[in-house]
Amino acid sequence: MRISAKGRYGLAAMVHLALNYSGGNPITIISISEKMGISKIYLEQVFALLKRGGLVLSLKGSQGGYQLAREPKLITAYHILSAIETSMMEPADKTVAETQPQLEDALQEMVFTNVDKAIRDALSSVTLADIMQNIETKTSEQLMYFI
Amino acid sequence: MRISAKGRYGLAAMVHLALNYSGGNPITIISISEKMGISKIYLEQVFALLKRGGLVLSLKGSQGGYQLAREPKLITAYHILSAIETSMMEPADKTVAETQPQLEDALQEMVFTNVDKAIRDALSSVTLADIMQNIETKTSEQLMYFI
DNA sequence: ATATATCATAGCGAATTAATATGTTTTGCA
DNA sequence: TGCAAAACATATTAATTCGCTATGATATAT
Repeated sequence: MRISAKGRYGLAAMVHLALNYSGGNPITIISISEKMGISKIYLEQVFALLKRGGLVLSLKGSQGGYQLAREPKLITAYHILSAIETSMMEPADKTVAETQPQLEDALQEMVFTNVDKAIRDALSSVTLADIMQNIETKTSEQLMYFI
Repeated sequence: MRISAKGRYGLAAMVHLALNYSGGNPITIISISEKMGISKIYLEQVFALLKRGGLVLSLKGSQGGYQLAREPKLITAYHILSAIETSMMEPADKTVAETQPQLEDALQEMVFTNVDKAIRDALSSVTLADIMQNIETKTSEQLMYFI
């Protein structure tokens, strides 16, 4: 699957929020954009999608920012990417050979819906909590290296 | 995963060749393009990719055409789509947050490589023989309906 | 009030994709 | 032997998507 820049930024940004989830106070877009080294204006668009998808809460105005809408273990990579990506799954109405509905249906059943399900399952099995844990493991390994 | 028009045409065209595999004689692009109701010129480009991928044999000149390079049960949807699609899998070098290599690595490990493997497995599990069988089942069911 | 933030929408340039166009070779066959 | 039918090759155009920028409006803590 081709994951767009928006999708990758969204995943990374959500991990940032997750790492601050226990803190309770909102995180600003600009702080995340600086940490990630990408444009603030572009990240705003990503967060608009995340909000529309119900994955983050926002507080406007001074001292405002974003936080996760629920705990990290209840947010999967599938939730995030399907809120952001326009065409993660194959549109069911795409036609291959209109004149041969049987061939059309066979490909739909055996290829397109199967691969979509595989993607959905793979992405649904990874939560923000899992990713956080992976990062924490790496970090502690890195500390060990210095000792 | 987004499957391109070329990819869908390629799958359908390969099924056509598979349905004629036992016949032994080559099938022309124009006959397939007419059956599928799409441009002959466009299909030619698809077949160029299929040939480059070693999936079909070609015979030039009058009475020429294409045939499968091996039996239908040895050709999978993965073979076909990876011969055609330019970016089916996520390029490993795409950067998310250069400044945070641990986050970068965690996403790569837990999301990108996982979903790529899921796609590869799903597509590899479907052969042209499987698709043919599905179509034949549909056809016989349709016949039953008329009796 | 004002600074700081989210929020909304429009626009643009580059890249990709879908499809045409125009030929050139190769080969069976009348 | 020449003609028709096919693959093969490459260039071009049109449409769409993508990555990103620009501009401004709205809300809110201090």
